[in-house]
Amino acid sequence: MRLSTKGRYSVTAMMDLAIHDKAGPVTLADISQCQGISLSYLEQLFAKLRKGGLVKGVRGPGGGYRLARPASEISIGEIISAVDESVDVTRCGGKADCDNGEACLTHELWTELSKRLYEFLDNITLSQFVDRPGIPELSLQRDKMNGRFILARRQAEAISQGII
Amino acid sequence: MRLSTKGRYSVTAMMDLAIHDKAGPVTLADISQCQGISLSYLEQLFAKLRKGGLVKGVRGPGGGYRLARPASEISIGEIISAVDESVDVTRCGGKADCDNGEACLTHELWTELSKRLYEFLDNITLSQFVDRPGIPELSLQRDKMNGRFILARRQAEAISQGII
DNA sequence: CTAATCCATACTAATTTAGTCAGGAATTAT
DNA sequence: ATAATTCCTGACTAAATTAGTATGGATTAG
Repeated sequence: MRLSTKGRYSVTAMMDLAIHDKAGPVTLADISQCQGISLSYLEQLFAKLRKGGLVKGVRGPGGGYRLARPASEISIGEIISAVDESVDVTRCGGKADCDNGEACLTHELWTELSKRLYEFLDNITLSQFVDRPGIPELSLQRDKMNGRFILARRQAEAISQGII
Repeated sequence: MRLSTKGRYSVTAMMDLAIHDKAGPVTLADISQCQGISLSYLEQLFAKLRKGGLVKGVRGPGGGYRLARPASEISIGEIISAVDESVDVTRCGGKADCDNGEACLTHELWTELSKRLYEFLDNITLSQFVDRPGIPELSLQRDKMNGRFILARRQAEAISQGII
């Protein structure tokens, strides 16, 4: 178990996708601007999320990223595993005889803690955060022009540019 | 919430202390050898653990480190907080207006997840890992020479050097 | 006194994180 | 068909963190 900024960026980005899922794909440019991360770095993270089967890309204008599955079927643990690839915990390489027979006792204990942590995170889904009162109203607004739902942030942009 | 190798080293080292607590102080040299971490790096980690009030050092020959409190009163969450000092999660510095009013919605959601994680880790104590069948027998052995408990690893060393 | 051990600080090397750049591929809108 | 938008890929660079080295001092048991 490991949890770095990489995991945090990914989880928050996935929350973003989940919140706006009904409104269509979210562009990385939007996430980049909203969260203050560079576009290219996000692309690297999303490459991993895509390989992990958590998101799917939609190319072309109006494209972006969407969740590959319903938010209720994506756990936080999965997201973190996808980007924060785990490393060898035991320095002895699993030989289990690293200290005169006392072995990697503490390594084993850590592995157990790690397992518990993953169990915990695997039981928390994206939908638990997103399907709360207040969230959808905040982030979705109906576009008066064409009757479709659009991203609130896009609408704000459009307004500031005098389009709407 | 952040969880790096620093946290893992510290937690496993603390488990080590907890296991051998009845046998007296554990030297960093022992932990260094057992876990394959450099002594100086351990010293840096233990400086933070000491400042965090989790361990106390015993100087001089026969010295080492002991838990500052009973293992049942030290949580994993505390240990990780002590060494993995948390960073600013929100890039906007808490201004909460980072994206045209949509705000740091996802940042807030992350903070909530982080809180849940800490709650989880704060409810896991060192003693839950150490006070299990098999552990004490493994790690403590009575010294035949002087009737005191000593570290198993020290005894093994002594045997290999022909002292016992 | 002497050896063991903690304690502190400064410095360096390795690794990871984050960002930049440059271009290509797919798709929609005109 | 062309242009614009967006995903997608890979190589490279800069900054931060992790891990280790080195040196010396403080404390205390024997």
